[in-house]
Amino acid sequence: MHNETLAAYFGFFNEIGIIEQLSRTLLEARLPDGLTAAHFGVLNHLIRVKDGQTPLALAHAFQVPKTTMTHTLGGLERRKLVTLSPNPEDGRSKCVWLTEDGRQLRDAAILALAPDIAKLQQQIPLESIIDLLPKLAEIRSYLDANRDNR
Amino acid sequence: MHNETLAAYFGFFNEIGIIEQLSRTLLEARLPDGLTAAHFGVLNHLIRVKDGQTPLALAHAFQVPKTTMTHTLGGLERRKLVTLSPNPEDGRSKCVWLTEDGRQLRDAAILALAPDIAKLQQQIPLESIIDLLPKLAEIRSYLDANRDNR
DNA sequence: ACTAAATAGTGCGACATCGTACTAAATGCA
DNA sequence: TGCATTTAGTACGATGTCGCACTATTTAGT
Repeated sequence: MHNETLAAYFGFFNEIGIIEQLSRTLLEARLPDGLTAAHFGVLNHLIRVKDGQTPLALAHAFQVPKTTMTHTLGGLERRKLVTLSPNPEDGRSKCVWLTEDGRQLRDAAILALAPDIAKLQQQIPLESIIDLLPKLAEIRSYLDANRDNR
Repeated sequence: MHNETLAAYFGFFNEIGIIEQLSRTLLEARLPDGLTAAHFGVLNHLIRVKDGQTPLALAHAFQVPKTTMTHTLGGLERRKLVTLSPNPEDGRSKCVWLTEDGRQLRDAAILALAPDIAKLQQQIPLESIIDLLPKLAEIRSYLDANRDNR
């Protein structure tokens, strides 16, 4: 294992970290209240995939510990952006449903971000993103498959 | 601005977020104590670039608020992994120096991670990483240049 | 030189993240 | 069926993140 090889992989994850940092900060600047990227992510996921999912399924989707998801859902519920109902198929479990407010807030956030994305697109064209996406997905998939369980 | 375009960019940042999450968790599992990725990142940076930098320079390097860097450096100093000295060129400022313990801890962490990287390399070859790096750097650079100041 | 503005760092408070330990429900197996 | 094990979710505590406000120092404009 050469030092330069190690350095390349470290450099890669370093770039990932900084991009995550910068994009999260930008997103949160466009969200109302004390809404965080985590809150937005859940709302967005419930719309893109489907709502009615369990908290644990959401924790897996975002690769966060379930205790973190409990906390995030608590914030969404307090703000009446989602509601939790008992899971009819499992008495230990729950289902997460979007409210009308939740859908509207997500749509508004996307609208608020559109100008930023449009500006970004002038510098980083869609094709570059399309090109990167499957490669990142592959890395994500590998890390996901090899993670210590949570 | 088409919906699919928006979705591609959102998907990109989503993958970034999950990779960041997974890689950070893996890194922290290889670190002793309550050392975090932030701590390791600073140690690594001080070695790769040079030590004696100011806290603000470090905050810029990692794109975190300076108040966050103060906190991270506090943890490193408590553990005697860095020392802070007054900046001879600016009475408001300080210089961050690695200790011998700090260097050793960083080297040990990299050693502990090498097997993980080697395994990753079997699935994601070095060439893929080399290919991705400049593209990510470009996106990072754009976001950096267009961020609201901190 | 003098004063206003900018800058480096920190204290503090609000909130997020996440590991541990717990409860209740479901599952498996003898 | 009965009991041990596994699983979904939560309470709690330790620590991390970060915005705001503050102090000390430097820089800039006159």
